[in-house]
Amino acid sequence: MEEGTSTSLGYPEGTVSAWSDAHQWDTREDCEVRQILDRIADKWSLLVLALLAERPLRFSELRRRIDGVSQRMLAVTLRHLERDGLVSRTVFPVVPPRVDYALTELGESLGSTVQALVEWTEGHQERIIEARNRYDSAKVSAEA
Amino acid sequence: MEEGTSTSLGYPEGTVSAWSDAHQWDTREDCEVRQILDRIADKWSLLVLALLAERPLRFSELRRRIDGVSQRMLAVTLRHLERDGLVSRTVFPVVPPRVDYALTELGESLGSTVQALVEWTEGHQERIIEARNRYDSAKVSAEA
DNA sequence: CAGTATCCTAGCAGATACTG
DNA sequence: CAGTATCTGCTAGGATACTG
Repeated sequence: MEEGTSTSLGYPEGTVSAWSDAHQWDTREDCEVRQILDRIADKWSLLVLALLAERPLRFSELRRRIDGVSQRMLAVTLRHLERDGLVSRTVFPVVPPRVDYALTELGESLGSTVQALVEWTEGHQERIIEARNRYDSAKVSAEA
Repeated sequence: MEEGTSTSLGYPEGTVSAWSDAHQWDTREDCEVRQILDRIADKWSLLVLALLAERPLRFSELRRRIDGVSQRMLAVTLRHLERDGLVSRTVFPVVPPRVDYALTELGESLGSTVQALVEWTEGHQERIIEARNRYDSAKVSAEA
């Protein structure tokens, strides 16, 4: 996609070692990481993953739980997660139709991390809001 | 921002219990969560946080490490993280100017989770790519 | 070096309507 | 119920230029 801006070619090979030391995300391999990260951390994916980490849910349940998500975006998000092998889609041949979504094994291995992230956010929202207020009032008085 | 779409007023209060049972994100309080989540999980924040979790870095170092980020977006991202109280900004009155960014205490409490997320992505990218290929070729043969 | 200011556009995402 | 299709606006974010 965006290739390196400046020194995209000719890396000092060997910089790709896992998470060991100083990290660089400008190697080709890590471009994948950025792209995947963008996908699982997009507007709705985290929420969907966190919910499915609890238990399987059907489309309408997910929609009800994640208020504000449009039918389209939930469908799109689920299709992405399914494509990435994180979520499985099970269609029950009944009428009215019923479709269950659940985490795959791969998805489960992500589930706890995502839940941790969501839990962190829940547990620290107060402090973040405080920080914002501090920052904003500092800005205002600085500009005045 | 987007307020509840349908039933934004008149919640059955008491639905806000932490992470206990079945979760709902359509309560007012949890709207905050969504908003905060969107911010820390946006295109560049996760990467910045993960890098700063290792050690403090200056602007140009961050920019070099996160290839593909524009000067503008790195600045914007850092301003957001600073506003949220996750990152501290230290200006050294030297010439040429030098500015260090580091995680605050609050940021540190998030750091390990974010690193876990990034590590997970690094460790599972192969499997995701495989899953995508499977999905795509299944789609193609289904349409053919 | 470490930013801000401005301009501009690709594509994300909402609304709406239709289908198996 | 569980979607897909289409249209469209809005804004995130890239490119560029300028400053302390």
